[in-house]
Amino acid sequence: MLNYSTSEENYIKAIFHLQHADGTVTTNELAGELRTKPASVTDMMKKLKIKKLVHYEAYHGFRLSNEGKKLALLIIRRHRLWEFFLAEKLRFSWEEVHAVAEDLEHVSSKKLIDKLDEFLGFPRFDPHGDPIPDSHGRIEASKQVCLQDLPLNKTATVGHVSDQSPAMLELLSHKKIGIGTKLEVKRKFGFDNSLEIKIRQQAPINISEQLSKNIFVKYDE
Amino acid sequence: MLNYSTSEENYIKAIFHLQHADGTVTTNELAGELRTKPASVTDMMKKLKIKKLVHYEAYHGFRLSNEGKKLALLIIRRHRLWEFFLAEKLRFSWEEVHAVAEDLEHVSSKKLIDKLDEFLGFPRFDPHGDPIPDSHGRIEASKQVCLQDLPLNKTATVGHVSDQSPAMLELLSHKKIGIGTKLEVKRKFGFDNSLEIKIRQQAPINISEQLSKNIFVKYDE
DNA sequence: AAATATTTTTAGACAAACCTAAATTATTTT
DNA sequence: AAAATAATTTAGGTTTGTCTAAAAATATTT
Ligand SMILES: [Mn+2]
Ligand SMILES: [Mn+2]
Ligand SMILES: [Mn+2]
Ligand SMILES: [Mn+2]
Repeated sequence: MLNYSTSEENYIKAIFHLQHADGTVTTNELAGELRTKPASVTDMMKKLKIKKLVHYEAYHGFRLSNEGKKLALLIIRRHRLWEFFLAEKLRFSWEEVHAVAEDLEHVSSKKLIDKLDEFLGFPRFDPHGDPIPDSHGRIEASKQVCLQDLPLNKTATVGHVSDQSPAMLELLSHKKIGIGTKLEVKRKFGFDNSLEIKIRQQAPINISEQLSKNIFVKYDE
Repeated sequence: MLNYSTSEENYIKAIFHLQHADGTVTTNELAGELRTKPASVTDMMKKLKIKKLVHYEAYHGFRLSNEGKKLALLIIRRHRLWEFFLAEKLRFSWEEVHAVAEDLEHVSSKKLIDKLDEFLGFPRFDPHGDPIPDSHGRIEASKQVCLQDLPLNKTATVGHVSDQSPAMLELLSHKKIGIGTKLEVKRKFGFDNSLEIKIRQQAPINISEQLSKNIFVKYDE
């Protein structure tokens, strides 16, 4: 695996995370994620296409190539191992680890990361509960959780719906919820166990207990 | 302390190390050390002067300001703490630690470094025997080692002679060895524990066991 | 004290990564 | 199917850090 710049790595990682929701990622989505401007994203996509890390056709979004996916998993491996190190060994708190790992993840020595992994005892989840890819880039499916059990204000992605009847699917499509939809539970009403959820920038909507029990989500990064 | 780029930090650190030899550092020296070109050094010195990290007058060399010295010691602190971590915790070998620390030293979180220091038990020397500055930038004189114990081909500077009798000093001056002499041990003969040493560009000379046991040197960076 | 050699700086260029503003393409509304 | 809107790309510019080649300053010889 060749060496990539910090910027290239941040783009690749961001595409990987966004891809989990949609299939292909758009210029504006990525610009938003990276707090950069759409024009900068276009510039970078041209470069990453030449380097064969993404598939990209002008005006039609992009997705990672196999090579790109491998790189993304490597960067995520580094990031999460450092997060584990910071929390476990240096006693950083839960919320502090991310910012520092954002820098450490770009130190690219393969040996460093593999030895760190060993030193830490081959941990399988980072301090946020996200799975850590192994040295071959293999990653466990992150635990799916029923929407009823998702903590408030934690963004998650719909990964599975257990009831797939037409009635259920009709309701889901009416509420614009599907596999890959990113959402957040804002409130939980004890009276009927209904949830107020927020999808992207849209206004909050309500979900009944029956519906929420059939929706399974996985935590986002 | 503000944040500086990786490049700026590498320049500052290199000036600090070169300064130990001469008082002021020249454009060509620094370009050689950093494997860059003299024109690039001039460009950077103008910038570092504006940022008040160096004193610099065109055509007359440069040296670190107090602010620059503080920054250099901070970078060296990071570098050596990471070297210690790599050797001690990740079981990297002696020679491998430097290259990786060269990258890790630029991750600038103050908390990261202070917590790392604590985790490592506040080590005072890195794996090469060089002293580690404390969190206030204070640094001990570097560890002195008997010439007999100096590894082969490691440049070092004579720092102390334990026997100071006239006979000893006569022999030393004949061999042109004094405090500050830079040398390297090229061979060690098991038969009589005599050493073949090299001083600068001169032809190698021989030193008896008795003499070498009274010469103490400190490693060069 | 000139002449010569060496060192250093300047001038001008380039790649990476970003930006703003304008042009283009795609999507949605009417 | 136009028109209006939104998304995306292009054009052109900036900053950082590098380079080569030429000019200027300093140091060394003669
Ligand atoms: Mn990052
Ligand atoms: Mn995490
Ligand atoms: Mn470095
Ligand atoms: Mn060292």
